[in-house]
Amino acid sequence: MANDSNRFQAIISHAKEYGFVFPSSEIYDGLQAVYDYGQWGSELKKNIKDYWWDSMTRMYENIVGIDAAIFMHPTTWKASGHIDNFNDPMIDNKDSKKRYRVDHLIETWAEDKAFSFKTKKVYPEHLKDVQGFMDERIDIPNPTEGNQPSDDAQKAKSVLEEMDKLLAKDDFVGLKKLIEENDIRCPISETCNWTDIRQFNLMFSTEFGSTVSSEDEDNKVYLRPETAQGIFVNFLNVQKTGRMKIPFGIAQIGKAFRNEIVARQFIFRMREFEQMEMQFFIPPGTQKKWYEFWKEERMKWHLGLGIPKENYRFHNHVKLAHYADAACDIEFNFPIGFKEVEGIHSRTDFDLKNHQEYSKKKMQYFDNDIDPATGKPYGNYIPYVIETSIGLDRMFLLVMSHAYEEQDLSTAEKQDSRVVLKLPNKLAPVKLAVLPLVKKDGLPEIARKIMDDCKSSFRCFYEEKDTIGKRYRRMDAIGTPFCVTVDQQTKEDNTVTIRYRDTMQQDRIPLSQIKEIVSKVIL
RNA sequence: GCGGAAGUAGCUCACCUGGUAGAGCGACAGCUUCCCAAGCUGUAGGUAGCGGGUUCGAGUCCCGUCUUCCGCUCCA
Repeated sequence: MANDSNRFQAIISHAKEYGFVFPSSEIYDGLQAVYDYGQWGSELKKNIKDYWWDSMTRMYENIVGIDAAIFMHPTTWKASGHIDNFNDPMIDNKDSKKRYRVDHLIETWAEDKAFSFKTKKVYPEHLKDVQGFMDERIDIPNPTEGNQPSDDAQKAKSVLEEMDKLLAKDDFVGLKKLIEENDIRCPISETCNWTDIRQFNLMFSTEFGSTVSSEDEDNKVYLRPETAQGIFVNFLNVQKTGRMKIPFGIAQIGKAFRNEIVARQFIFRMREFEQMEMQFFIPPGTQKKWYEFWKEERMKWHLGLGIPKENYRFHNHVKLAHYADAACDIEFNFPIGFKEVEGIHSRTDFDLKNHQEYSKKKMQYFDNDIDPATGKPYGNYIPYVIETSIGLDRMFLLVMSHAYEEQDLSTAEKQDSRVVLKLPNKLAPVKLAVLPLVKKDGLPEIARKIMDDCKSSFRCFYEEKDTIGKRYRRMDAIGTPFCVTVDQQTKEDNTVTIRYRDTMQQDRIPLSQIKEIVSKVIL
């Protein structure tokens, strides 16, 4: 474990030292949980994007891409459930250091009260289920003979009603008073020693001029917490203009923003991050089949990079998000342990249905295909959705983690070591380094010709400084798979030495084959 | 949020009991090198996270603050 932690630190240092990832605004002491990608990091990131984008939009003929705006109409987030589910006031117990959602704290307390009500056997016959009673907030019936609700149950009900009122007004002072007056204690510490109530907003918001709404307070717009909604609101646009037939998918790569309560662990959990999402629209009732299909397809994509299977695993969600009827993560064995890199969710028709409700626009698809069971067209329905959502930054970290290797190359005579990034060839920021063995005797000129020949096909890097060994090692450190070295012999027979990053082996090849050899492995 | 540790050149660190900063690597320039880092010469680069205090004098002591790391907690 300690070793893994060191390894993680080493990767972070390496990422900074070699221009992959810098802390944001570092000269001002940084900005917590925000990072910038440097000269090689941006290349690597772009290559990961391309690998994903091309595999989605080219390899599947029924998937198209979009690029939706980060700003969306505020109602989007009401429909998606983000406002109701992620804008909760929180309170901390000073003794146990536990943090609670205020509504959960009070509801749990109220449930306990109701339970005592039940155990006192004055539970009304028609209220079979206490949980249901609490959820529905059903009015307690007028007391009838032998069926007296307890004072506790009455109390629970009135506190909940009061809570709803206060929540609606965002009256945090009142809520805290309510907690204290009813002696609602922390289940862990059993004390009533609470901090003030604070609002934790998952979503970032910003001002949007004054034209969004005539309502005074409604010029607030959010920075999207997920890219998916940009796809959902464009579902009909794409379906109609692209003449898409279900099943089909819409892919998108873009930034999303979340206010994490604790945001650490390098680029694993950032406030501003990038998602690669694909929403796949399907007929209702077929979600199990497609969910399994996409689980398999996505794993294939990962394994296509040549990263061994044992580094991956599926983690099935037991507790599901408000929009899902099945969900799993693809987890990778990072140096900090197995962590989620991608989620595959069966989102049902939750999103489209809600957008239909809030927007009053039909989100239906007319399916002309014949249902073999009835011999008639399937007709109108709101499609179900399978989502695949991968964190680009996490994928970046995954690739770096897997590629990073410290090697001891010591021999009996000499101590030696190197740090090499064994990046998949197609993701490497630089594909080919062109190195004149010495910077005289016309060698640089030949090397420049190789550069001119290759640089339009893939990214090349020219360097004539320092000893050849040093230059090789520098290329290892940024994961360049090939180096070619021009020497005196090149002038005689037009061959160069090609040196492979992973094996450090060298071959003599004709100058004319360089482009072909490199091109072949980076596609 | 809590506890612990740390913040000195690009990086890793040194300056022990206070007297106005050093090394290695790296970078740059040149030399040497015909194939895997640490051969030679030269140059540049720090007012010691930031603010305040004690002192004749502080990187070195005290306080505050910010940031990072480790552990716990929390969130998902």
